[in-house]
Amino acid sequence: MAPPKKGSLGADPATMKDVAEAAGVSMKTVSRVLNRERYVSDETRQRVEAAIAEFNFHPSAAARTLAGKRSHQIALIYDNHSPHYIYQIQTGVWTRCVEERVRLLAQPCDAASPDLEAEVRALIDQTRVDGVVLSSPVTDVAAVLEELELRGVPYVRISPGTEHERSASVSMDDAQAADEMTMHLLSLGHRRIGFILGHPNHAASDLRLYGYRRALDRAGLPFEPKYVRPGLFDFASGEAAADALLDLPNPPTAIFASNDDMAAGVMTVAHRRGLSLPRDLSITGFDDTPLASQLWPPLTTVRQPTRDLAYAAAGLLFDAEGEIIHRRLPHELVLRGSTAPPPG
Amino acid sequence: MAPPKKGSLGADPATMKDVAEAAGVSMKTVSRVLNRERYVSDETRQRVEAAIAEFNFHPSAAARTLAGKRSHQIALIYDNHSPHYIYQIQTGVWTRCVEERVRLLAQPCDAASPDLEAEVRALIDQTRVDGVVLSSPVTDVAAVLEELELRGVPYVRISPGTEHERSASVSMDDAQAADEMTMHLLSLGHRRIGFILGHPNHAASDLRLYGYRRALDRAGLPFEPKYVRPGLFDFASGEAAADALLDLPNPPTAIFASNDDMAAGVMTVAHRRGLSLPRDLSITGFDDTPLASQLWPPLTTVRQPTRDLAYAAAGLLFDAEGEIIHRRLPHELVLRGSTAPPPG
DNA sequence: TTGTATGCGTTATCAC
DNA sequence: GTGATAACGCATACAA
Repeated sequence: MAPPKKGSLGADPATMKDVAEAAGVSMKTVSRVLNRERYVSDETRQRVEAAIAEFNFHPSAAARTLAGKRSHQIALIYDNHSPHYIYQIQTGVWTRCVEERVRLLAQPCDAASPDLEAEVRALIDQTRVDGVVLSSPVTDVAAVLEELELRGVPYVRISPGTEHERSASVSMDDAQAADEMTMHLLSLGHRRIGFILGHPNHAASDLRLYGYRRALDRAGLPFEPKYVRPGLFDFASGEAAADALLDLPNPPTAIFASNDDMAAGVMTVAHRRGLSLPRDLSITGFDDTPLASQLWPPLTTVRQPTRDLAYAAAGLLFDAEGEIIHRRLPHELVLRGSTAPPPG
Repeated sequence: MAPPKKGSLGADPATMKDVAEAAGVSMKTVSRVLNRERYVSDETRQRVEAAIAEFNFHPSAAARTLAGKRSHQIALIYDNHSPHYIYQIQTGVWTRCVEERVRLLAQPCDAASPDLEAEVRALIDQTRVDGVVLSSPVTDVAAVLEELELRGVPYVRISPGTEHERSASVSMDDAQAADEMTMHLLSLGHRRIGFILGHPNHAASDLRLYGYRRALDRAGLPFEPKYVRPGLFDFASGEAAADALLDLPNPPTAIFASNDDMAAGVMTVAHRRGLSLPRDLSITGFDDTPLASQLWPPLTTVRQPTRDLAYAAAGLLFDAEGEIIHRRLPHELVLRGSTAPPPG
């Protein structure tokens, strides 16, 4: 019985050698076609491409990595917090990787772990990734940045909170977005605006608070710490903060939560207290979680360009050639039913 | 100037050869220690481990893949639908991979794409993954299963909807869960129970409907098609279905949505219509989205063991050695504030 | 329990 | 434009 044909049922996959022989060229030429190098005549290229298709040939990633300078892989390192955020980030980066014919290694981690630096190093040494995309809050772990620089691995940060000049990065203007949202509430007539902070280890949390204060300042209103409550970007902390704010002697007429999981918590507390929305209370957030934005009344939010940020970040890795470029992408205020002028 | 020390700043990573020389053994022995093979004396092992630590040595994945029979990588193939579902699945599989010291290649895809089979084949040929975990609905794409079998790649399916005997799999009992939930509503006294179907390309959708019908049958109640509405597992389809159900001449006193994004849509419609929950309407779902479950009133849901399923699936890949094993994991009914006896 | 020789399937280097 | 040959860093098979 003849051995099974290469590349067909039950056989080992075809190798470059098979393709080269079939096309009547050397392996190097096949390699050239595969890697889209110059100096291949059109006619040769077509013969090779036909042979590749015929054998259904897919080059071994391992062999390419071992022999070459590139691994055709990049890694996305992220901490586990909001599934939606991660989903957007993964999707954005992945989309760009497909365009670039590069594989994506998803690397969840704990940004607070003391071993993180070692994990990153193991990742680099084992896989020889061509680059790394860091998402917040891993963007601000100095030991990780150091390790990447030491090993000479190009990296891009998404929404870094510190040392902005240290690497290429993409971001949105959190302060400006919070400023605009606060302005929106002010323009409706609100004068007591509650603010719920984001998770303390996310740089965006500070920026959003800053934007809130800046808008108040510009409007000539005093900043009152009692209207600012801590939060953790989750539903429960939104509930707790809302209860605290609404229990104040002179409660706010609007609450601005730093993300919309927390804003959903605020809405829930409002329902529980029998408040009519948005007549009795205006609520706004940032859209980490599309579901929350759809609730009744639809939440007024800052639409974050998370997916686009991730796509752009991967793009910088491929295009920027080590140049330190910063890209800022636009956000969008989505004004919906959850805000209205203050009562009375 | 002396060349930088191997394994230190700015240098190439150390190789097995460096480690072997430092430990005074052959490369083969280092390899044995790395792969936890037997027949290494304790003393030798310790010397080697010390050298590995000293050089901070991490073996090249590419070289291991090329030389060996294993790639120490598995792939997770999933279609992009619910971020939460994907998150749970990824986390579960990833946790098991870490235990097994294996890398995870996350492979999003479009289950409806005609090229899917080719993508899977390219993945296999290029990466030589040691195994594949399929999550619904890719579990039911026959061409993909065929390709995996042809190439001899072990695979495990999470919640497959078809050909259950074809491969190892893990699942929960969707029909039983829906049955129990329907029973809960029946036991509260409901006799007109609306049902919102899941996405038609998910096998669980049929099973949940089946469970609903089975419970009605057992209770001696007729199945009335007008109380069953289509859905797509998202908020908007839940809203639409709720509106249709509540517009019926004899509207249901309870609505059972096939997931809780849709249940959140139902809640929103109820609020919009001025219904008091759960007095005027009882609502239940399946917890695809933790946020929805937290809404006020807290949603009564089936807690799905998604993460555990994923963990178990990866486990089968590593432990089952090709045996076709089916594992069924328990669900849990979480009874909360969104249900009550029917009005009147 | 340990070591030696060979090859995995590509890319890099240099020659033509 | 194209080809020959030597790496790449490890696991395998077999020998000791």
